Amino acid sequence: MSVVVRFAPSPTGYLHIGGARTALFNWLFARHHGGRYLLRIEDTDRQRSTEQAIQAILDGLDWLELRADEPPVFQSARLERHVAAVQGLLQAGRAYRCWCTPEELEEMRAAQRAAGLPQRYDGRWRDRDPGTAPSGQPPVIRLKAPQTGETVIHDLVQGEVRVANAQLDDMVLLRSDGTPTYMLSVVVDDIDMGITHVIRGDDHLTNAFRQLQLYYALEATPPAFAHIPLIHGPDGAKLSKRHGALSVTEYREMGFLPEAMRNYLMRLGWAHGDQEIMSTAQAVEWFDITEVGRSPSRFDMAKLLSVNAHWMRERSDADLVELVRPFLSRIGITLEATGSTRLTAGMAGLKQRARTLVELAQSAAFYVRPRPIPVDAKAQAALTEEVRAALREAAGPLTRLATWNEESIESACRAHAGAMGLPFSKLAQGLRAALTGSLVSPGLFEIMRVLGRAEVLARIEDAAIGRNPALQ
RNA sequence: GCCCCCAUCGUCUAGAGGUCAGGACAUCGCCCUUUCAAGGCGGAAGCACGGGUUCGAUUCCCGUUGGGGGCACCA
Repeated sequence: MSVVVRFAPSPTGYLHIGGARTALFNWLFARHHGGRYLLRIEDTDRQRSTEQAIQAILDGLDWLELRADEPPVFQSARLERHVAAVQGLLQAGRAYRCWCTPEELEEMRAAQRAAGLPQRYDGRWRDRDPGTAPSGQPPVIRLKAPQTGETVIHDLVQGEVRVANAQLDDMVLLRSDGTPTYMLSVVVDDIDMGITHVIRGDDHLTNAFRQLQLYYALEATPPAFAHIPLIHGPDGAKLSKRHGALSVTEYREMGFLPEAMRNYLMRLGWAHGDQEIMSTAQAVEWFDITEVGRSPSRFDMAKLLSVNAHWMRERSDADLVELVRPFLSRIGITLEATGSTRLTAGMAGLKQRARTLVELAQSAAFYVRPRPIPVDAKAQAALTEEVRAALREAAGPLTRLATWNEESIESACRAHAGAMGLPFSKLAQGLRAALTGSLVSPGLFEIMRVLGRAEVLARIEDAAIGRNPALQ
């Protein structure tokens, strides 16, 4: 039997980290088994579902490169099918009409609460004569669920989980307004889509019991279930807005790479021995849903940053130049031909110093900014009169260099420091300040090679005569 | 309240009835060094608690505690 899985978000908000990992596990599972990975938008709650949310989810999946193998199924479009399934259950005697009003149900629950009993529908219309129904009031339709025995799930992650049927009540399948409930829709859709494995957050674990009963009532073969633990915030509480950015597209804006995001997410709850860094291809090869752990994990930004730093270094220099472009333009820098060339040449030194594309853009800016470049306070402070004097005198030896490479530049600079009676480190920091406007940068001689002699001499002169504007 | 799930360094995790309980991130120190990184080397840091089972449990069982999830005419 070939594997068919689905990711089924409800479009009531953006795609968050937890949903993204659920999608990733579904995707990995499908790829590993050579199966299909589908997307179903559970938009039956028209009140809360929005077009923007659908788009946000699609964008998020797109960015993470977890696109579905087929066009998405919209649950709202399948309403007739859902209603028909309920009618079938009614005719088969596996469902019944219930005329309880919301007030009546609330009363019942209040009484149960007061008596310390579990709050469940007591099945009062289960065997009652429909002839006694109040007129002019539309009923809901409930599943005639088994009242004895137990329902057992053989979950791929949670193992065997069982619950007494007495704990479960007769759930509503069709509301009094004639619309199907989530429980019903999910099951009917999963059956119709031929879903073989339902992989989702373990907040659905207790739902699975009721859904299983529905599969039996519909005489359908239930899928295998795999309920994966949720992701919590750093404080151990459920992930929420106060934990900061949650939408996956916000991580894109923070300069994370999709392969890094996938790598980080797949390691939450799943491990392949000691392997921390895994390419997506390796993960596809190794992924095994039954190896997923059962305990929840916390989201850790520091680890994400570290994983991202790794995958940035794996990217080619040319790739990174394109990736950083929008982040540069965000800080007001447009990348022209000269800038591109410099960035490509200097990327090797830049990329091992940045953990995100945002950081990369910040550290790359000096290569691209037009003269005179801004100089921050600390760099200003390094440009003492003594250092400036040495910078003024540096033009000569640098101009006389026959070849402009890191080796020749280095020996010229060291010789110059000696000639000026200045510790090399002081001259180096002065040059760094003059060339980058900062005291933190890639290697000095790499910078000089990349900038080229003319630009280097010009920037040195700017600094020597104090032409650079202060930064901020 | 009822039902279900979970529990190894701060975090993500590996692990097996007998291991010096391993790795990664973070953290601390040293090396490298023109700054910052990267890299290398090293340190500190963990089996929640109480009972069993067993020659021996962190590992298996039960309980406690703590966390999480679910108990709708939401999804």
